[in-house]
Amino acid sequence: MRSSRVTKVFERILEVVRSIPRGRVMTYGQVAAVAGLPRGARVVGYALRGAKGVPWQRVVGLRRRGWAHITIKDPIGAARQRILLEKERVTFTREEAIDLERYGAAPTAPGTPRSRGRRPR
DNA sequence: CAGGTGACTCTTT
DNA sequence: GAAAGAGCCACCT
Repeated sequence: MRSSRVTKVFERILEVVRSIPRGRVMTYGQVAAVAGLPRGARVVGYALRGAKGVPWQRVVGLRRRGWAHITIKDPIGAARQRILLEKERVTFTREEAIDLERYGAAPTAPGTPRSRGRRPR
């Protein structure tokens, strides 16, 4: 039945999202990597689209290394995410960015060098 | 089975 | 530095 059917991959993604502590955030790419889909950032977004019962607001888009921001297309949903995050004491910069060094919940230490999204072949 | 979609992210103009 | 292009990948129709 539509999205009621939660597949294995979906389940893993949602589980990772649930593991994000209050007041912390993770990027779509990080959630995907932890869930076993290193290049599945988009899939995370897809999964969260109809996700319920998970702190979806703690998943944000990566802007530059160390900085994230809300990437929800729907402006209403984006506004709601921001409000929810601010309730958890997550602050935004003037440019609507979130400091991952401060609020990131990623397992890897900030500033860890790694290959960029486009796999070097 | 094939083509379409997107709450992503990186490279190239 | 903004905009467009291009990979990516599970799910949907």
